[in-house]
Amino acid sequence: MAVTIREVASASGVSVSTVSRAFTAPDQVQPRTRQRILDAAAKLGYSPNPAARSLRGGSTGTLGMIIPDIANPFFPPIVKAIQARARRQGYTVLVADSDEHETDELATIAAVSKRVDGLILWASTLSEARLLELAGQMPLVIVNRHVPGIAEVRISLSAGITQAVEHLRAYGHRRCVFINASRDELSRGKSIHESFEALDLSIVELGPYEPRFETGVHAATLVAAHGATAVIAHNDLVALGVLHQMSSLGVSVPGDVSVIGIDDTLLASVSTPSLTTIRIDPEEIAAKAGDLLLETIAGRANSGDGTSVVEIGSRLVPRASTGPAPTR
Amino acid sequence: MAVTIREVASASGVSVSTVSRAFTAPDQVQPRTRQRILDAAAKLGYSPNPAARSLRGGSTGTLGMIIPDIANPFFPPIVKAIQARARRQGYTVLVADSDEHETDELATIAAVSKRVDGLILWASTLSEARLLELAGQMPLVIVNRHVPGIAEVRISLSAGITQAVEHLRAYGHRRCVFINASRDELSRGKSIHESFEALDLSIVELGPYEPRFETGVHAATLVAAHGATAVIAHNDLVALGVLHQMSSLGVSVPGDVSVIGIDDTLLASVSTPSLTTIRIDPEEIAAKAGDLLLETIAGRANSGDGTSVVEIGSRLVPRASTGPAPTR
DNA sequence: GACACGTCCGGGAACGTTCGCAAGGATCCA
DNA sequence: TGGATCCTTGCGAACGTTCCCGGACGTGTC
Repeated sequence: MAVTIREVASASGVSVSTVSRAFTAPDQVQPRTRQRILDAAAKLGYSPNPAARSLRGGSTGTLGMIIPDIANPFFPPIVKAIQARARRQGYTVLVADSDEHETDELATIAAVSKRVDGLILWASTLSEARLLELAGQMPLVIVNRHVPGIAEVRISLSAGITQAVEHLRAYGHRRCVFINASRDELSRGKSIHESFEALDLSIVELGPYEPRFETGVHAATLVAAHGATAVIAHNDLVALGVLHQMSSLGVSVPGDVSVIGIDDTLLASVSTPSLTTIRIDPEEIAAKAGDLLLETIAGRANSGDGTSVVEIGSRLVPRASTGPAPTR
Repeated sequence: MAVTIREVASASGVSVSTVSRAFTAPDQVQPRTRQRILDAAAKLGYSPNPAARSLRGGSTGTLGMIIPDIANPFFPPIVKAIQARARRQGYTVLVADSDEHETDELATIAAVSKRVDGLILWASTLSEARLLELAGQMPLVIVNRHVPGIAEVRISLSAGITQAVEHLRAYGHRRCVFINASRDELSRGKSIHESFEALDLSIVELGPYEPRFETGVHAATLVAAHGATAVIAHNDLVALGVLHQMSSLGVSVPGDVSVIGIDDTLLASVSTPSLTTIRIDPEEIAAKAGDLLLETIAGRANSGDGTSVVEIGSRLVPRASTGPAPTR
């Protein structure tokens, strides 16, 4: 059905080897013959069969990426950036989401891993032992997990959080609520407490809850009771819940209460008021995670030690949801 | 490096054929031997090589999906639903976005098409001729395009729009603005005009603009000038732009102006006020497009005529951005 | 003019799997 | 008991490509 290398070979009067070379090692074939081959291939509509190629060559030309939830607006821009980047390098990207469910994740990895040359695994629920096993089988980059010996991309919120706390302090806020909605314990809370201590502000942590809009709605009702004038939410979605509830309660944002999100998703830029948030650049994640994976794949051929850790920074994006603390 | 079928064969004392059958046609091998094979496979950690499988068998076990923009919040839930559905059928899904750019789209299709058994193509910029050519080469389902002879999923907004218009009318609105922000001419405008005429309401169409937040911001300033008390926006994002600007202008929503979006993305449910919008169910799209593609793939084996068109409905989801028209 | 060397090309094995074909044994019915 | 049939299994070709190896030819050097 599909046109094969053999037909191109006979159409251009050369052997299959030469056609293969014309595509994979163009400098090893005489320009004239190469042109003839390329012409014939174009006319016949030939393009190499990736299955055959990867069977013979052992590499698939695809990168895998497993993320917790593709419907979470934080991830699509990252996926998009990684795809664009990978395509420029001749790779395609296979993304799958694990729903943060362990057995699902295992099944997903099994389905994906055989089809890719390497895998970016985001905040896996897998045990350290399993991750190490997996890393032994294929090039692996983990994001937001730390396992000695596995290449890692770490998202550091500390810079953004420091900026956020300074921002609030400059506006005269003295007491703050942090809405914790993450499952793991290390989490975003640690940097926050440190920053607050460093700047001698007072912080109340609520939660942990689920990272949902309703969490923000609920937590918003508790802010006044704690005498706080500012809120830092676990992410933009939760922050929007806060905004929503403040509006219902007739509390002005930022007049009475300032609100800060985390992630700088689309949500932050289109909310009313627009949301001050801590930005994590999706392009940077894509670049660093993608490059790291590519390096790991390449290094695999040589020796493959020297596990590397790269860090992604963050910064505050001030918008309209923060302002001077109310003078009482 | 990886464990092959041959090793499983020798480990369990049978031929490779039998191992192959134990996986692909379990009822053709005696239960006892099958169990022995499965045990050996599990112990060795064997799983079939998809590349070899698809080279020999001609099918890849993956479905392709090309969408305009994965960062558009409309798409991720659809992708998620299709992935979940496909996985249940033993398929993996390869998604790529085309950025609505024709040459990119062509390159993307070329990269994807060889790796999949079939393709769902969303609102392609390709010419009808090219689409037909593509459909001749592989199972194809197009969404929001109509080409005779190609299986098609059509999203119909008419039901939702009718409900929206009735909703506005019941609230006493008499004059409306429609913000057109689509590139193609057929677009969402047609159903809107029809519905308004049918209910004898008056409509002003603005645009066409780009489907962006700023479009809503800009268009919002024109609403009052047209004496309208309600706005229907091209999608939720544009509607949020309207909401944002109304708030800046001190115009109350829904007190002074009612706003309706389209798509029912995450944005609609988390905005303040929450957005009345016309919902298109991502699960339904996934189910119908997925099934249609699977049918097309299967039908391909038999005869493959009888091009089918399936329609996706829509419905109004009333939230807090619509209310009674102001009595002046 | 012989030899070494480099460039360009063809032959053929190999990648891991599926599947058509056929052989062997068991079962069944007459 | 003999033959027909079914179940179970093995053999080997084939899928389309890459890549090692070697051959042919041309160029340069002493």
